[in-house]
Order: sequence, then structure tokens, then C-alpha cells
Amino acid sequence: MSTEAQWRSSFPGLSGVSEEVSRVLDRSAKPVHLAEGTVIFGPGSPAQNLLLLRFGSVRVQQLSETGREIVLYRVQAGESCVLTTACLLAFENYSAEGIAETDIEAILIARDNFDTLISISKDFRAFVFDAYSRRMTDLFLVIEEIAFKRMDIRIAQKLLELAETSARLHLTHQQLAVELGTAREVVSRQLKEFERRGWLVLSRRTVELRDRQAVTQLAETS
Amino acid sequence: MSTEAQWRSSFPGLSGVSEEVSRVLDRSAKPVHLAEGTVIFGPGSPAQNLLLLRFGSVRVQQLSETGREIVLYRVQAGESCVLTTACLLAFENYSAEGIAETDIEAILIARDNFDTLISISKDFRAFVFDAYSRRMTDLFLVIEEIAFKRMDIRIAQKLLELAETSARLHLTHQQLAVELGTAREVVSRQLKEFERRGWLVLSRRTVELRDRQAVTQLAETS
DNA sequence: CCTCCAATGTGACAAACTCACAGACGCGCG
DNA sequence: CGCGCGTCTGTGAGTTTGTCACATTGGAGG
Repeated sequence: MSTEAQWRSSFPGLSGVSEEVSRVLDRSAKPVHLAEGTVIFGPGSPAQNLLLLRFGSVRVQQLSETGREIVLYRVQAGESCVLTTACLLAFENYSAEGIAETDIEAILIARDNFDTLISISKDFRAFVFDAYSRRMTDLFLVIEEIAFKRMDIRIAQKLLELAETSARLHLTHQQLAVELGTAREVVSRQLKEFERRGWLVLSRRTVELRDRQAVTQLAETS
Repeated sequence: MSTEAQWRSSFPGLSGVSEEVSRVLDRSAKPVHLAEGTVIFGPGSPAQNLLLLRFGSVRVQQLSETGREIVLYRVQAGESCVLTTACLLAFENYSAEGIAETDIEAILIARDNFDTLISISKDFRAFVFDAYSRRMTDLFLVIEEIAFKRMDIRIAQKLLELAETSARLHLTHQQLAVELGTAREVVSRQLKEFERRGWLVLSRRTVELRDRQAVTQLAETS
């Protein structure tokens, strides 16, 4: 057990691996720190490593030619950014990019080592395929939402999701629009309407929930 | 080389595997035939096998509570339906379903054998991860289209895609709407507009392209 | 205190979706 | 043959969402 092996404690999915696998993991792992805002992968900079995220979060979003954007999913601490390895190496003309949303601390595992690990460790395979599942279902969810759900409901849901800990959100309407893949004006108007109804109070860069009940009720409208 | 090994010739991605892998593949493979319209997997019937498609095609689509649908992607002959194995076993509350679009002939590989193959064969791993990549990029594309592209352009593109071989398409407006994840009326109106412009001729269950040039030009509008 | 810029507000219009219903077509059956 | 019926298509009206253009505001920094 080398001292570097500690990093593995951040990944519940990798806790039960054998001695041999441990050694390969430790040998392969390259710890890195990246500053908030770093573009981890994107058009023109395909990633060459599997990324295991220890701390922080990575936002993966899609850009359109017309300048609109949409958040596809987030990778949180303890998860891996599997697309990096499998997808992005295979197809370079994708249009999604991964951005460090906070300062992050991560472990890089080079492609060859990734392959070795997949081959020798059932636990590692489970870890990777589980990550794939999450991303796929995230994407299914995004498609369902943008294709079928009403905007006011989606905004309500997103507000509740973001306001879990505090009723006071610090973000711009534009940021909210990107989360939902819509236009800023749509968000502004809807928020204003919510404010008229007394559900929240708006000020520059902040949304303050006042009637969580009402917002929840709208969010749960099928 | 057993006589059953022939099936593997349908899968270019599996052509170069070793003797040992061949044996495992042959031992694991269960050939099946399914009739057009069969629901291969879906809410309530999670699949238990990796499915390798020899002939035919599988349509994977998402249903909404409100009754609207959207086609996510298709699995064609020579490809595998990887979601079946990795995703759908992990998360049961997804809402996508896979339907045999034609009579199909496929090879099933049970979960344990799938795991064995992944572990022993680099080629098999490449085959599987390539399949994942394709699906991911398909999904990215769908999201980009529904979130950012104009409907008339999308309809034009879809018509061209479907009319590659023949200018005469045999489908209903409703089917076209599902392809695009929109409402039937939207498709009907747009097609009618195209007909007014002389780009095509409509009749019951058929769309006949008359001015491919004009349709192409619209389709290529950014 | 003033300037400037990002952020927000809003009107007008276009595109897309929904709802409701009217026709039209084609198939099967008496 | 003609009739009935279910599917498919056409269309108006109203709502929601997206686009464009521009006005206004708040606050950070000179």
C-alpha cells in the first residue's frame, strides 16, 4: 500500500479492488489540479485520458452555431468523465465541451492503462460501465425535457434543484437559460411572472425563493 | 472453427479476434429471430443480454407522458445494442424502448459472457466502446437538433435522408413527426408549404420529392 | 459622482405546439 | 356497387416559446 494510494478513497466504486489492480491504478494515476474555468476537453482539444474527479465539478455543455448553449450533464466528485476516453477519441467532430466549474483535483489515467484496468478488474469494469449508464440516462432525461416539457415547469424545477440548500440563488438569467437550453428572454419573462405571483424576488444576479410551496406545485405539474 | 462461427462475418468489428476469443464468442452466442414490431427492451422489460444485430434494424425511441415520441437512434446490421447491457440493467426507470423495425436476426450474449469477452479481448473492447461512442454522439446530435434547429430545416434534412434511394417515400406525417420529436400538425403544415412551393407532391401515406435541389438548399441553411 | 458595461425589461413579431374538428381516402363488407 | 368506418390529412384559433431590437438599470471602478 503506497502512500499515494490514498486518492482512491475518493471513489467508492473503486474501493474493493484487488492488490494487483491497486498497483496498476497507483502506477497509472497522475494527479492534476485545474483552475476553475479550464476547458478540459472540447472541439479541437480531444482529451487523451480517463479523468477521475476527486474534488470539484465538471460541466459538459453543447454549443450551437447560433450561439445558444445547453448544459448536458455534470461530473461530480467521485465520478469519472468516461466520454473523454471512449467517445472523444473515436469521434472528433463532436461539439460538446467540458469545463471545470470549480477548481478541481483529478486523477488522469492514460489510455493504455485504462485498457489494462478494464481487462484485469471486474470492479473497474463495473465502475466504468456504471459511469456510462449515468451519462446515457442523463442525456435521455435532457432530451425528454427539451422535447416535451413546458418551459415554466422546467424553470421551476431547476430553481428548486439549485435552491436545495439556500433560498437565495446567485446566478444570472443567462446562466439559467444555458442550464435549460433556452433563450435568456424566456427565462427573464418567466421569472418576472413568478415574481408578480409573489413566488420569488428578483434582483441583479439573484433569485430569492419566497414561496417554495407554489414553485414546487408548478414543478410537479405533469 | 465450428460451423456456427459464420455469424461473426456479419460484424466487421469482430473479424480479427483470436482463437480463444472466437471460442468464447461461439460458445456464448445465442442466435435469435424476432418479428417486426417486437419490443426488444423497454420500461418493464429490461434486457438481459448484449444484442448483436445481424440483419434488420432496431429503432430506439423515447416516450413522453403526453403521448409524444421521438426517435433517439437506430441500431443497424453489424452493430450492437450496447445500452441493453450496461445502461438498462443499471437504471430501470428510463423511458426509452427498442423496437424491431423489421424482422431481425441477432446474436445474444449473456451478461457474464459479455464480461468475460471484455476482459480477454482487446478487439471486443474496441468494438463495444466504439458502439458506445456512436450512441453518445447520436444523442448529442439529437439534442443539438431539437434544441437549436428550425423545424422546416430538420424536416427537409429528414426527407433527404429517407429519400436517398427513391424519391417516393411511403410514410405518414405522424411517423415523420416521431422521427423529429414534434407534433403531427407541424409536419403536415410544413409539408403542405413545401408542396405549394412545388418541392414535392403529397398523397395519402406518400411524399414524392420533385425538386431535390430546393429541398437540399433549405436543408443546408445553417 | 460619473461612466460604462453587464444584466435585465419589454414590445413586436415569427415559429412551434396544442386543441378541436372537418374532410378525404381507402378498405372491407353487405 | 355503395356504404360505413377508421386512419390520415388539412386547417383555424389560441398559447407558448424563440428572435430581434432596443430601452433601462445597477453597480463597479475610475
